[in-house]
Amino acid sequence: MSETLTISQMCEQFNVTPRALRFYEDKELLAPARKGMQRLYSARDRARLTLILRGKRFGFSLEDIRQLLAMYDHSGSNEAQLARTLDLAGDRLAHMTAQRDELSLAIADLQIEITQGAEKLAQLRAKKV
Amino acid sequence: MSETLTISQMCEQFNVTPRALRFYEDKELLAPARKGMQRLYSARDRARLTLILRGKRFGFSLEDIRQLLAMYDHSGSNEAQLARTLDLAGDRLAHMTAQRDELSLAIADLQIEITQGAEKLAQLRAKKV
DNA sequence: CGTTAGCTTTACGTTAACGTAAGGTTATGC
DNA sequence: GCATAACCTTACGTTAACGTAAAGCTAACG
Repeated sequence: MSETLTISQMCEQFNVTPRALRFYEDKELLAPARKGMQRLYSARDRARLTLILRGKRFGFSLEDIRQLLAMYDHSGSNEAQLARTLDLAGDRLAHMTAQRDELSLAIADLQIEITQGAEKLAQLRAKKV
Repeated sequence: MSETLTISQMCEQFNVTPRALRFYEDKELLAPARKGMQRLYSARDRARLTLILRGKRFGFSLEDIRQLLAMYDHSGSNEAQLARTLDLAGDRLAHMTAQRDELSLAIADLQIEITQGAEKLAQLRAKKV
């Protein structure tokens, strides 16, 4: 249940590089135990990494994620902290939504351009015959 | 009609910095005329900048845009070049669409998280009373 | 004639998230 | 007793698209 994993086992399970895990540690997102020099990742570390990777999928920066994790740590049932986390998440959601809308516009524009280009190409080819 | 603009006039019209314009020149996306040392931007330069900025909105890199512009230059009515341009544009469209889909997924996920967080917060506040 | 405005060039700095290389230690297998 | 695997640390390199500072030219104004 709470076996500890080596760094390469972690990499395999989460599909990340050792460099990334050490980097996250350097940035204080992870803090695995040590056995001598060797890093040992507990279930808690795995849970944190899951959150880290999820945050990345959401487009959070590592610094954002660090702050969120720190808040999690101190807000098991802390109302203010949870509220702050929700606040940040709301901001992020708004940002992502705006980004998607912009992207949708750009996609529509590009589709129009492509259509026009295709027409022009068809004309060129028609004249050729 | 074909007045030429100074760099600061360009900046005002297109809402970019002088540094950006010089950068684009350095990267061979623009090649304004000179009067002494001073850059003078023609209607053609303006047209190119319009294309550059549009490309950026589409998520093209400057190098991509440079290539596209170069093709435009040599493909007034060149079928092969136009076909190649359309090809690149198609790739880009696919990429952008995939990006938007991913973003949509992330947005949906984040909305769920926020909803759950809000519920938890509500519970905390209820217990407080 | 001095100074301000507007332009110029050169060149180092910035940001994020690692990649990659160099060089060193420890545990294991044969 | 040595080679190999797996781990470690330190530290410089990478990419894109400019930002920013330093230092100098030149035309016009008062």
